[in-house]
Amino acid sequence: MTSVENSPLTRKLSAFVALSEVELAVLERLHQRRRTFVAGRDMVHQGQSAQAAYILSSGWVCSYKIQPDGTRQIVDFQVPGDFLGLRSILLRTSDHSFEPIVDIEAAEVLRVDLLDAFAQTPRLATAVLWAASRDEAMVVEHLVGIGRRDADARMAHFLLELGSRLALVCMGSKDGFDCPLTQYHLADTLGLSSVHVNRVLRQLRESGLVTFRDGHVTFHDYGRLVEFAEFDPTYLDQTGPLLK
Amino acid sequence: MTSVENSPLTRKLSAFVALSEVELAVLERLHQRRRTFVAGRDMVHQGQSAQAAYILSSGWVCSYKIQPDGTRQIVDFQVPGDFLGLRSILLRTSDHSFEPIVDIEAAEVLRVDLLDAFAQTPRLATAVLWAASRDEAMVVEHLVGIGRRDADARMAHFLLELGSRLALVCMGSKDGFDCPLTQYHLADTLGLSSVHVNRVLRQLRESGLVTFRDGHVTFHDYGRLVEFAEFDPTYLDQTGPLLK
DNA sequence: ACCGAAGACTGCTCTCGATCAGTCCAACAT
DNA sequence: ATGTTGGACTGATCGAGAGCAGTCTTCGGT
Repeated sequence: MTSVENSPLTRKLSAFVALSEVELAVLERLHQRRRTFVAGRDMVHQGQSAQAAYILSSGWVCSYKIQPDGTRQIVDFQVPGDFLGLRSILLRTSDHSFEPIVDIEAAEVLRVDLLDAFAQTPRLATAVLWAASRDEAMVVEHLVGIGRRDADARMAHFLLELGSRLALVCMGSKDGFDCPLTQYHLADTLGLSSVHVNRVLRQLRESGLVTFRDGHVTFHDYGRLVEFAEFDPTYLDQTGPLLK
Repeated sequence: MTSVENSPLTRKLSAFVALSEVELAVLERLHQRRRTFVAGRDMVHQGQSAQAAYILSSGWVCSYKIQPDGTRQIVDFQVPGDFLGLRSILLRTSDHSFEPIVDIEAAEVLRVDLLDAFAQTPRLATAVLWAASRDEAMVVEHLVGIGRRDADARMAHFLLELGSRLALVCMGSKDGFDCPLTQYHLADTLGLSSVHVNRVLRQLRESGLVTFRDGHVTFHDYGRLVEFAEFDPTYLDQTGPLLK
């Protein structure tokens, strides 16, 4: 009945626990303060103190750090259903920036709102902490990828991870998904130059594994791609690589 | 009066909040189940389901992931006062392994113990979540380091971060600290070969910045090293790079 | 007193991916 | 219709760091 039952966040948390009426209601209340942000303009800038977190309901966001020498490292992407800035509400200053990749809609969540919600429904608290743990596991996996995988496997692994995450909120499947990222985003994420990203994508395309083109990612041979990337989705704590 | 008042964890959390008598008592209770583990034998292995977390009271531990091809990426080190496996108690399986680097002492903390403690003292819960957020911020900074810094700056940055963390529990200063790591540990941490680690250490030593030798790290010129590594300790959320 | 193993260290070669210096194409503004 | 801008794409060159194949030293075991 409420719109929240079909919100991406609800869908995601349902992969972890079955939510009761009460919990859905509390979740509903967290979605009250709706905000929109335009593509390209930072929502939170590194160094400023973060007063709130957000629940992303539509669009994509990236979180990144800028180095003194100007290079940037994208740490993670947020897709619908993801929290954003959850960690930084506890630290005195935000250690990174958030930039919407397209125009987005998000619900603002103040620190007190969240703590209140947790006090009311411990199960919801556990579910949110599960999501946070999962996000951290993704950062760790990202670290491993940059440290120990070559450019091709890195790219393949990244696209598979994105696919699995999107499948959890019904925005992707084993066939592929819509993707608003540019090759520059991929470069800043994977620690490569944009030139090399281009070459890597060509290789993967020519091997018949995956195509990244015109805002869409197409998996041509999901099984072989998983094998090539040595993609083990255990860390995503989902039931399988892709749910359907 | 209690030993907990001088435990490394207490010292660390005190950098964030002043703890009351009650909170110290709860903290004391968390330290009940004392365990020891020998160097080199994994405490938790990736893939197994983690039932408990630990508070490290003495010795060093590393958490790492092994790739299918056998290479390993060390994600983080735990030094006295650090939690260990906090995140994985919520995920169904542990996504990484823990190996004591030397013989260690730790207190086992079951999931219920922790949730009980949180229910009793919300301020302690906040403090522990602060520590967890800080750990995550370190992983992020590590990611940035591997993705965007060259080998020399990476090494310098890593040693400075370790120094700051140890200073927080009074085990290091601007002059240096004792360090049981081998060059292989450094290699697996920084995504380098052990051969290259050796060369990088020589360079740093010959430039008069820092010496890593015989289980001890010596900062020769702290200021210049900070500048060289572009080390900005904001993410550690401490009052300064080193407290004294 | 000798052996074996770990860890630190070195020289040489070669590869992966960065950097430079562009082109091409589509969308949009004037 | 013509410039402008952003993103995709290419070839050539160069360098950081990997990989290999060792040596040297220290330390614990017998």
